[in-house]
Amino acid sequence: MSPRREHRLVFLLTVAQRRLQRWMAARSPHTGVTAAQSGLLFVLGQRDGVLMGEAGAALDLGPPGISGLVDRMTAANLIERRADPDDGRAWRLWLTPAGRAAMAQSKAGLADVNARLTEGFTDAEIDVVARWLTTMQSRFPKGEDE
Amino acid sequence: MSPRREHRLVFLLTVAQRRLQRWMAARSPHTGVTAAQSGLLFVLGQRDGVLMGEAGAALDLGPPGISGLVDRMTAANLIERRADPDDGRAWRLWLTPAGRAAMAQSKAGLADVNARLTEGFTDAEIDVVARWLTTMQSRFPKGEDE
DNA sequence: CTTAGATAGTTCGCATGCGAAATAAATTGA
DNA sequence: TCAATTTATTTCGCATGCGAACTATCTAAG
Repeated sequence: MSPRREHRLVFLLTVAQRRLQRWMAARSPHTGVTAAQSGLLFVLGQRDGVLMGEAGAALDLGPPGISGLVDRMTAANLIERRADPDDGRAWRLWLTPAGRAAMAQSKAGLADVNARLTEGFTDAEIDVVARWLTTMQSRFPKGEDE
Repeated sequence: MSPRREHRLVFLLTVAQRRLQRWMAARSPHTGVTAAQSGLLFVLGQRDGVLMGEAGAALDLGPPGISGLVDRMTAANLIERRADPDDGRAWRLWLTPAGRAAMAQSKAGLADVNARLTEGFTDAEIDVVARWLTTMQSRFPKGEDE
């Protein structure tokens, strides 16, 4: 229970995420699809035509976060913004054919990442990790807090 | 062992890190010290006068990463760059008095974060998490790899 | 001694994503 | 109906950090 070890947890978490992100970006130099982008592709793969805000919520991104992500992916011709017919403020996001193809590739890439993420750990251990990561969302909430 | 769960690990890791970073930044609005900055403060607290490259290695940052971090922290008057007397290419980093104070505050902040990071988990569970995070560094290496 | 390489940092352009403020459209209330 | 508020998204300035290319210095080899 040395405090040293917990300090290290903060650091380890940061580094692990950075490594993963770099890795995923490096694995798709052709398509140029990054980790964040494949997240949105994934969301659209399951719910094509979601509102930007819904996509943001699914990815835990605030308005500026999605807005920028959508900008870049639109520029890359992976997705399309189409006005919501019922709400003049809102936009719905749709996969382009290229986006649909990129999504399929992304899924394949994720399979490899998945293997690396769990290799050498038992299901029970992975459950602990998943629980720890999940719990962090309530421990470090977005809004205000004591 | 549903693939769904592992997909979620990637996402959970990303979100957890983002939440933690946001949280730490929000907790020091006064000093403006961020998570990354407190990392460097910490390194200098233990080894004042390190080379930039050494600091980068300690924080798992590449040359551009430290260079920028040092720029911002120098501008914030937290650290100083001083030429290495023996090597005209190299710079050594030193805490300013303000930096030393900020480091002390950072440590206090980390105590709170530590508590939140481990609350509700046994030592054995935290060990699993730490091992998983550590292992990721070899699973997703920086350089080239198959 | 001089040149070829290695090494330490910097710079550039980029992706990511935040907080705060702005814009615009929808909704609610008097 | 029409102002006040809420909601969806954008924009701005910022911090973080990468890869690639550059600069400057140091080291090694002939």
